[in-house]
Amino acid sequence: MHALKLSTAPIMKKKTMPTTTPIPSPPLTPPTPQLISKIPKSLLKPTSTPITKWAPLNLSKSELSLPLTFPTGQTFRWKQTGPLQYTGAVGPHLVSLKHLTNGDVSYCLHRTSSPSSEAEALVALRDFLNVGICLSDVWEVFSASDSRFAELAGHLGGARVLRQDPLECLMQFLCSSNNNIQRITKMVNFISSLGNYLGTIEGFEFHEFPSLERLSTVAEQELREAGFGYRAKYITGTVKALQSKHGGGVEWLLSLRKVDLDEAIDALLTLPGVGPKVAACIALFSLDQHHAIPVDTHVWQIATRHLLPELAGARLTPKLCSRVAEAFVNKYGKYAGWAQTLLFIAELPSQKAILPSHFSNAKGKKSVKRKIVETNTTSENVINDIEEG
DNA sequence: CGGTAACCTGGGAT
DNA sequence: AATCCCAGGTTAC
Repeated sequence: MHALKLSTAPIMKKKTMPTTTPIPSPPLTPPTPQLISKIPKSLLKPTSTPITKWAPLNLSKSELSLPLTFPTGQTFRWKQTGPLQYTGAVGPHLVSLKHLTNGDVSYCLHRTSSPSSEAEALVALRDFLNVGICLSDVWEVFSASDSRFAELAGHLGGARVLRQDPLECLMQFLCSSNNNIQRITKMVNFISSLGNYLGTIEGFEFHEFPSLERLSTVAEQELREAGFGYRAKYITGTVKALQSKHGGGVEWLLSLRKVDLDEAIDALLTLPGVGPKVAACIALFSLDQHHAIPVDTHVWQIATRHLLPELAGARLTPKLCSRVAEAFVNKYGKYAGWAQTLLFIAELPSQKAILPSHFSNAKGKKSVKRKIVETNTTSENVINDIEEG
């Protein structure tokens, strides 16, 4: 127990190497004829230099922090392709984003075919980045009513909520249930590989997200063989359910951007594999439902520590789940989901390592599972109250 | 209706 | 080495 393991602090994910196996190992087919095979690679100039035409996006780091937005669980399709650089697909467009030294974000469109498509790619990109919503405005409201949020915001500026394609978002979060990041990424990569190939950056292959029709050609068995486990039937079942919608499944999903949150959630819950948590993720990350609150174990921890302390020690049941969501909305208002996003990020091990220690709030993982036992003679009453409530 | 037990898989802890 | 546990849950009793 006291064997000094000073590994206490930050790094929890070792290696991280094999997460996606970037290059699917070029099988046979040497790309270059034997003639030039003797020439040292260093002398081979690529005939077409990779497009590196970067342009500003007019977004500062406080409005969009790439490291706090892309690798923090909203999407599993964007890859880190440089120190402060991430690459992914926006519709049919392959895009890289990076921070300049002053923090501003610049973008690069790969493989742009025509100037007109370049213009529409930029429109699509700005839409995807949700630039219509000013993060600092939204956070100002949160900070006014929550000093702890204000301090976290000072350290984690630019943690933005994306506006993803609903189908893409839905499929990703179907993969996420009771699963870990590494395997979710692997599964999402598999689905993505069914879409049109867009290019390879830093060893990562990128594809347009497959259409509903393309998805419908994949059998449950194939997905199981690809390691989806029981989520394989969620995918095929949801695809089938979407295809049965009059007017098209994609349109049906998009229509949920115009209805109330409750209606959107209820609609999503009819899809196999979509429960309250996944529905909230889809609603928040792709359907403009800014006060959707995905309640997972992390958010539950946050809520019981800072929002609903009277529930500490209780188990996360569906009813308490909606109570947590309610509490978030009561405290943070119509953009509560955006607040939840920052608070969630602050719980990630990678961020806790960076934040001042007083945010870690003692209690490592040891005592988490113990219900309030000792010290307090009335703790049992508290529990009873909760269960009756 | 609320509480519980399976459900696929792989990596890390015991 | 064998087993248990857990990972941003959902479904079926």
